[in-house]
Amino acid sequence: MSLAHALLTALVERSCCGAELTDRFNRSIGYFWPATHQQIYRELATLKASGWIEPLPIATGRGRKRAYKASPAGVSELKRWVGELQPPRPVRDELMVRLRAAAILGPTDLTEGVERRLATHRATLDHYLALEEKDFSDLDTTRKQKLRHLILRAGIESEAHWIDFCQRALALLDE
Amino acid sequence: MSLAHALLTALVERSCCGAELTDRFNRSIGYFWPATHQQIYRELATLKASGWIEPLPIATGRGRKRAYKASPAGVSELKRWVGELQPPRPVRDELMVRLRAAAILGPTDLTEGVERRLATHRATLDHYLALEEKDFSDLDTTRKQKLRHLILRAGIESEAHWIDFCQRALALLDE
DNA sequence: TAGAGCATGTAAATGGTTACATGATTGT
DNA sequence: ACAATCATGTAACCATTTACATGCTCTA
Repeated sequence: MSLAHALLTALVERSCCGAELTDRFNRSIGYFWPATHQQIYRELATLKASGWIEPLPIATGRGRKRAYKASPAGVSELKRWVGELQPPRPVRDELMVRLRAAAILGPTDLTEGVERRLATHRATLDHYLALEEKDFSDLDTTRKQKLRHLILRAGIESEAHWIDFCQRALALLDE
Repeated sequence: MSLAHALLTALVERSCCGAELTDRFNRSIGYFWPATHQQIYRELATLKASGWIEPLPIATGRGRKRAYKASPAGVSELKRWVGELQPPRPVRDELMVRLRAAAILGPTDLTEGVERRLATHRATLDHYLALEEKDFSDLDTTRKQKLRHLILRAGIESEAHWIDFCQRALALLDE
């Protein structure tokens, strides 16, 4: 239930409505756990039914902003969940499946696909580096700041790794 | 439809029945696209309905081995699919969601979770390194061998990266 | 010939994706 | 008062996970 808890975290940070939440989400933790507005509205309804979030008394009805805040029960639940032990979810990477097929089949058209993927990794890396430049420095002071920087570093290093990998794959496919 | 094409690749490599396929799968490309036997049997039925695989004439009925081979149509389909351009599937990493919650909530119990994850990454890395030792050398000769080694290297480097990351996370959480 | 384990399956639940629908607000 | 856009949804679909069911084969 990562999506539920990611949303709960966002609402602990600051109360807001679904649309704003979607927006904030897709600019922060959404890099590691993306979600569309449909998923988010569905999850908000579930969270509310669980009593983990509460609507702020503003307005109701379709088309009207409905803001929510995390309830005390929601905060406890989030603390519990953070400490929960769970096996990591399995990796699933389509590029590896294609590369393996290319290994078995012999010469194929995979090059352009890898080039595209290389380009998206480069774009994502640039984006992350810009975020790092803007929000962090070498001397993060608070624990919160350090942890948030670490999360972004995970993204940066992972993108860098995939860029390197794609380049090696291209070299091999070109042979 | 990565699963379908991963299975198709395995059946191009060698014909076999569902159970053996499950086994082979989980020792090779399954590291990058895991699947249970339930998924595999369902997908075999779909692949057969599409005409991309054909049953070998041995036996039928529940409990009896049913071996399949890739059909010519299946091979063409696989070639087409390898060249297909598709956006990479989004990253989803629960650990990042937990770390972010830990950043927002303040001190929490996340340490043990990260330690466990570190341990599984170390175990996986050891396993991959053993596979590398057994199946590959620095001087892979064929294109097929080079590509298969590259795929394994992706796993090795990715695991090494996450080990490093978990260690840095632990250092931060311990402060 | 009974039991262990292999091989093939069914069913329900979960979660994510895609397409579409509708009410409210804002700017012209 | 109309169009554009914002905000909130509904519905159908697809893939994955988990739990369970059943037939077959081999060996003690």
